[in-house]
Amino acid sequence: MLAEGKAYEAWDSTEELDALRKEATARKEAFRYRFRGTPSSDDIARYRAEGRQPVVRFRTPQVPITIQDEVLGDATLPAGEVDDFVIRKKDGFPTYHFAVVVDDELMRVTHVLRAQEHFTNTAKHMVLQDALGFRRPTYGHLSIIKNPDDSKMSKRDKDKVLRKAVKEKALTAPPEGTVTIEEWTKWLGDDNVQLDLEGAIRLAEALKVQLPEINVDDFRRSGYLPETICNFLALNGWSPGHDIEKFDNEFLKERFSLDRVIKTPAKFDRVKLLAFNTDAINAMSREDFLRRGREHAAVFRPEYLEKLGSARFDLLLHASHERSKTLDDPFKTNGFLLVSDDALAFSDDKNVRKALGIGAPAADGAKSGLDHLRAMRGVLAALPEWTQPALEAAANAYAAEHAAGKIGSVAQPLRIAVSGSTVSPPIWDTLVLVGRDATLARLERCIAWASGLG
RNA sequence: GGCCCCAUCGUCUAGCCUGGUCUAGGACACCUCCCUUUCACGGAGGUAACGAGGGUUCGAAUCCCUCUGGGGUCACCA
Repeated sequence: MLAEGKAYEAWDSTEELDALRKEATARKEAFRYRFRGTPSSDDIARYRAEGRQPVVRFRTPQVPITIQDEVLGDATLPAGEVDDFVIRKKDGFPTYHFAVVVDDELMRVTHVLRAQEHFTNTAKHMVLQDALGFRRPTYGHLSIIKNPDDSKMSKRDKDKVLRKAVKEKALTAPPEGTVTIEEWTKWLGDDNVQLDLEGAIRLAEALKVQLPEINVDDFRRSGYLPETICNFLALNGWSPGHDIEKFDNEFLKERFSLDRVIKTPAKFDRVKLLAFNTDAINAMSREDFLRRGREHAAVFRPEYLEKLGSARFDLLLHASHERSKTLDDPFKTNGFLLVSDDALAFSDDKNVRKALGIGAPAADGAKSGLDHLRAMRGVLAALPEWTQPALEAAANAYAAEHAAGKIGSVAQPLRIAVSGSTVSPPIWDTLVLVGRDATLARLERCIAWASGLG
């Protein structure tokens, strides 16, 4: 291109370029580099002596350039809008613009779908393709995806959340066992520095903050189904029309077309994603849920497989299926299964107090939840077998006699005793999951704990 | 600031090209009620949008203009 006069060497120093830019700004114009004449051989010799290296700039034709785009439609840039940009840097390396055009040609690339921020770059790539006699791929510029607060969704968002938490808690040193002092200092000193994933996760746990899922793997870790992610992502910026919004990859493959891609940036709605994931999980067969729950746990929750053993692990999955919104929910919400009986913490909140009858005396003659708990010790200990039907039958019989048939007033205190809170899978499944010995041990501890409450 | 692009419920969007069938449809969220041994699910209903102003037309969310608002880009970064 140099030989053909399509490009030329330019010797301008950084200082000279800065000065030119400043001048343009002062005149309220955008700076556009133009051919500034060929230096004399004396000048070149002097530059060489100074140790200056030239860049190679492309001599951009001074004509209007029409960018053809399958998404945004054609757009014409006025002549002179694209300047004589650098295609080879001082160090001899090609710039991105030059490299990508050559690469696309060599790779026989047919479609270039990229973010909208590349739109004006495309003009540069097109004039280069013309100059080099290359084919032109089909271009499509997709809108960016934004956060609900209108900021651009980016992998930096994780660090943003952590920095905010650190600042709020006014921490001066990294919490024990999260990141090293060196990492910590470097990270806090420069907003462009990102923590590695493992460190970020440890720090998030220590700070008790939720990291936003950004990378595909983050969503997988959180228990989102790959097919749901594809479905949902496709819907941010595209739609098949006819009010269809649930579809699989096969459908996407057949129906996707660039002319239905939306031009406006979409906000990423995690709540709707969760709803989609919930629907997909509810639609799964018990067998599929079991299989995929096992796969998920093998990678992200191995401790549950180890602690529960396969039979009880499968029961946990079955018992959690219909209330799960993600593949991770059976584990995320049932941590009480992992802790030792001695370490189980009882939650002292309104619902717990109400269920146990703490602070509010029961109506005349009625027993409190705590009373039921005391009575259930004997009932449960005497059970010949520890199965859901046996447990339910025993509890029903007890409730009929002592709780006016209201099974809930017996079940709820039991739930608190074994899980520490008012939320768990169905109670009889939960008791089987916890096991007889642990249930009885937890019952004792809960009674002791609740008896001490005012 | 120059240039380019965009604009429908809180959010994702259908409709716009080929004006009337749009008193603008769906989904998520939200509100109300129902179901329920927790949580969740589920069921029934409801609130909610064409950014503003001018045209063109018998008729405009749909076509044109202006304004306003938003985004992108102006590197020897990719």
